[in-house]
Amino acid sequence: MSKAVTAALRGTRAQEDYLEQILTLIEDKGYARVVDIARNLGIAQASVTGMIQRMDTDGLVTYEKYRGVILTQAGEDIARAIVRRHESLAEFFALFGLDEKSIYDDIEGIEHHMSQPILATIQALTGELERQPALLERVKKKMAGSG
Amino acid sequence: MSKAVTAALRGTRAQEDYLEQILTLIEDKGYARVVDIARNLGIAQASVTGMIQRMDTDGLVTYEKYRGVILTQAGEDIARAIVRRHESLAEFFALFGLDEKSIYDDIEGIEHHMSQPILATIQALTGELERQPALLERVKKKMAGSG
DNA sequence: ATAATAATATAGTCTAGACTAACTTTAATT
DNA sequence: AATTAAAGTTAGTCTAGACTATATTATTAT
Repeated sequence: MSKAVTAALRGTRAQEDYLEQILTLIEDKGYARVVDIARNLGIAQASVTGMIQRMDTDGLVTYEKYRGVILTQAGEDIARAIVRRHESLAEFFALFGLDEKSIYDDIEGIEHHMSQPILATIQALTGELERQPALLERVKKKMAGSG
Repeated sequence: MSKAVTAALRGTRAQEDYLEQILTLIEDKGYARVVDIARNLGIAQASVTGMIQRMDTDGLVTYEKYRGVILTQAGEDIARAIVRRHESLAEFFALFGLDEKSIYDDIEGIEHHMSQPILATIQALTGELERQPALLERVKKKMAGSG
């Protein structure tokens, strides 16, 4: 019996974007600064400060003035779920030779709307298709015609 | 040379939901009333009136007080693009035996974030997988384990 | 240690998009 | 035709989430 890891926790769309970004920064550099979050999300620093304060209130991050942000367990759970969805999608669409540079942008937004059944389908299908190079080639050919 | 039918027109997320709903109502019953839009989207009538007025200003619908709403060409283009995306997704995930009743809800939201490459991939892949019953069966089995 | 710079925070404003309550218009019933 | 019910509108409020301008704190360089 696997534990119920998939808590049904969800932030707002915007909060999920922040959480995803914060987790990425922490894993990459060890900490998440307001200035980096702002740059990566393309919004103003002051907006980030405001949002972080709201997310602290909501129990998604722990925030201390001038001392940076860390994720609460709840926040980290959501962040990991989002990252997992984004990565699953990227891995899936990479099968079809989509431009590596643009895949991430093309997917952007979908990860916030992936139900568990959809995620499970994508993951299972990815595993199968990896063993079907001929099929993948045919799909790529078709796509060339509709691009 | 095919004409550039895929205009890059986009409304906001909320506007796309309204447009999708209005088009569906018009095709189903011949007209779109505020009360039906409100019920189907689960929001208050007054909110619908307000949004429709904004969408008239934005050139997405034509609105006359007390006389209902019709789509402009721009609005219809967006609506059809959204419906097409939603249907393509539904058709795709139906391949894997997901519960017909819940597919539509599971997909909800994704259609607003589907870039052209993603759409083309899904459509091409759907065509191929229809001819791969054995592969589809294997995917279904895998999913049973992760659901 | 102080001055300059970078990072962060606060205050106040704006827009989208929802709400409720109250009013008006249209449609249906008698 | 008058009344009632249903549909639609208006007015005013609220929240999320962005913005700019200004202030404060931390950090770096001298």
